Amino acid sequence: MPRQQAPLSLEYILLGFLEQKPIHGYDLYKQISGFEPISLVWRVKQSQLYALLERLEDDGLILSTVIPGESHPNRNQYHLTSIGRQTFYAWRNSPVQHGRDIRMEFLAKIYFALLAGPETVLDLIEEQKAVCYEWLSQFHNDLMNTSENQIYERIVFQYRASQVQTIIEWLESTRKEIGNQLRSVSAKKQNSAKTS
Amino acid sequence: MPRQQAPLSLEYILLGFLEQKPIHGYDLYKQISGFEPISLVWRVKQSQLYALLERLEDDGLILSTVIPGESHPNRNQYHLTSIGRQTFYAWRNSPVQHGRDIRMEFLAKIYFALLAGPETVLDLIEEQKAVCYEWLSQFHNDLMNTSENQIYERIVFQYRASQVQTIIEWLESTRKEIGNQLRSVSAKKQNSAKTS
DNA sequence: TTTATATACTCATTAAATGAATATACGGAG
DNA sequence: CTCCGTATATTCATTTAATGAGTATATAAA
Repeated sequence: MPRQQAPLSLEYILLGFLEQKPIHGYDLYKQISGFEPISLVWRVKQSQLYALLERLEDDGLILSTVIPGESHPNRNQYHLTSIGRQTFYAWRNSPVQHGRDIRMEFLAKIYFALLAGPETVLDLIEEQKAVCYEWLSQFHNDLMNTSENQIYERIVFQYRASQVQTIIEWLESTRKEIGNQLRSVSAKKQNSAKTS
Repeated sequence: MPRQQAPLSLEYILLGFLEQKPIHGYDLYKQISGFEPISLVWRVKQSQLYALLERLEDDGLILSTVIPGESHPNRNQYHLTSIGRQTFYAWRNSPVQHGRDIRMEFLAKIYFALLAGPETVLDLIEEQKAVCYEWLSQFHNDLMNTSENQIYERIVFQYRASQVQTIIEWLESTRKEIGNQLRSVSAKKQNSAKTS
């Protein structure tokens, strides 16, 4: 059998943009590869984007409507199905299960969680932190089961433990910053409510 | 044009094993996926391994000799060419240029550097640390050029800076441990030289 | 009028990854 | 002594993904 179908992950980013409003491939490409800061963590070629859209449609997560062009070529406008919407929310609200997926996939989740509001981000961060603590104790466990003379193994496990430890600290500091903003915004609201 | 040929990286691991002694695919697979701790950072399927060997041969880095089987099936024994050997040493002794390559590729380099001896590891670590400091100042720069209200950008850059910072600390602590071992070994040598 | 650029997508080609298949020898059970 | 599973050693067909280039129309500019 062939290269196994990777269990999606970055296609969800497309769902995330479609969740905001229906859009066609060309505009979606301009948005993603242009001004949107998601381009800090994910870059896609135009032809790849069209292929991904097709796959999402095959999976029933999005649907296309042809918009005939008068002053422009025909457009293939995509919008989420209700399954697509549920699938996206489930993805956005759940932590990643491997350290290697923090770099792109988790940062992408954060991107959309921020759009959804501070509470969504805070929930996501808490859940991810819990998973990270599991990783951390696993790596500490690995280290304990490694003898002094297994130099390479120790180096690898120390690397992993230190990276996860840092991710946890970063999550915590991000949580605090978001929390502070939340409080300062609500304080301002209170303030303007009083003075008005 | 097609998916571009990735500029090698983990194929070098195969070169590293061939550098130790000529070997055929089946034994190589058993070694890599079995007892060798390199399996902590890289796993390969048997069929993939054969494909990689073929590619390395096409690239002129290894050569195969058919060893006819009397008490076993025919073997395709591979050995390094002199270009292959040079290519491997150059790879092993040079740092990686992207943070995402620390996790597997740099750890693989460390594996072979350890086999070559403590001095090789120490050199590699120093070079990698220098590169990491460049990354770090780049990320700090990114952060400085990001305004307070670009929340997402700040989160991403803080993540990256913290990860690199931790890699530097891990490199430093690894360097110390290797250095200590070197000194304790040479101390023992001196000691046994005295007492003998 | 020609020419370049923006719009919007489609396609052919290639690389990589994988499970399964192939083929031979060997050791032990019945 | 034969049958059958396991170890040895490699090859193959299939699928998916990724990419540069190609197509086609409209609009703006020279």
